[in-house]
Amino acid sequence: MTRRALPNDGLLTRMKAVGLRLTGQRKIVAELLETADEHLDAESVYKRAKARDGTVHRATVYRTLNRLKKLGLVDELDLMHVSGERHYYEIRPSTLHIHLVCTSCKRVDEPSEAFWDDLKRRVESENGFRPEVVRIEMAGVCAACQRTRSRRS
Amino acid sequence: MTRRALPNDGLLTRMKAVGLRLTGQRKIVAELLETADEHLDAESVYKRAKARDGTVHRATVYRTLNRLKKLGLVDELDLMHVSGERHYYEIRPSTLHIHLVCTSCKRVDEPSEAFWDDLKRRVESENGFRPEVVRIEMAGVCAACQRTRSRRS
DNA sequence: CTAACTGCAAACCTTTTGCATTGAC
DNA sequence: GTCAATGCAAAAGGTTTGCAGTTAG
Repeated sequence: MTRRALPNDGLLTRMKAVGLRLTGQRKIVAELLETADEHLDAESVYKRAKARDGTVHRATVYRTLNRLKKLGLVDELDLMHVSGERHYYEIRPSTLHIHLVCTSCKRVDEPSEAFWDDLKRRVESENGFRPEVVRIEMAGVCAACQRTRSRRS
Repeated sequence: MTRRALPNDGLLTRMKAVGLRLTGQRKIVAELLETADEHLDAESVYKRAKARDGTVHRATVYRTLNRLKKLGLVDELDLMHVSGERHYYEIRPSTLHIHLVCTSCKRVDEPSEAFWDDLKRRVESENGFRPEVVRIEMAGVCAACQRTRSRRS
């Protein structure tokens, strides 16, 4: 469930840019999403936010996440339900999400986006489809777990 | 929301193969999934099943779908929540799901799997990741809607 | 015959909503 | 000052579960 940190250019700034009021609660949620060391579901965001400011209400967190999602600043992922039915929220770094979810250690890796160009060209020419948001999720076995397994056998 | 029909080699047979009891209710659910003209969420499966046999209970449908999901015979998709928060169930044709979801007409297209080979080779060599189940979802504008839009403007 | 499965109803968990109050701009 | 956002509590979904009765193998 751990994830690599992603470079990010100010969610708060973008929130302000689209006209959202920067309340204390929203600042907390935004910072949590920006600095998260793993993918967070709504409940986790709520718990962490509440730990910082006891008055933050669950409904506010849900409303904020929905707001951000509708504005396209954040995306909702399910990571193929590899570890439960929860939905996770992630700042939209671009319009592309690529996740490699290890079914063994539950680690989530986000590989380079290099191969995306090929794929895009292909979908556009072969299917006439113009992709806007793309999600690629693969469940499988990561390099580390493959080594562990072969060592064991 | 419409989808192309996919060739399929007997969900019931595979259910039997893994040792599931073929009850009347499960036969109905299996046939619904096999012949569905669109992606079905749990509630839709339930409603359709109930229409065929009034005694089918919602809990049974949920249990069956979960069972099939855990056995890997069926996959759960959210189609990027383009048309709601529902989760859809689809027979696993292989281990690969590619969906192009049109944000305009909500149509879901399933393109050829040709480009998957490149992607797979890449993830394996560059990330050392061995993919087992793959889901590629793209939200965007389909060819037809692009034409409609340009005609309008 | 027996373990697996079902129907039923209640519980559970997550998310949303109406309303009065608060606070950002 | 005004309108958006919040807290609260209640409702609304959607899904799961314990139990007693039924049925496929």
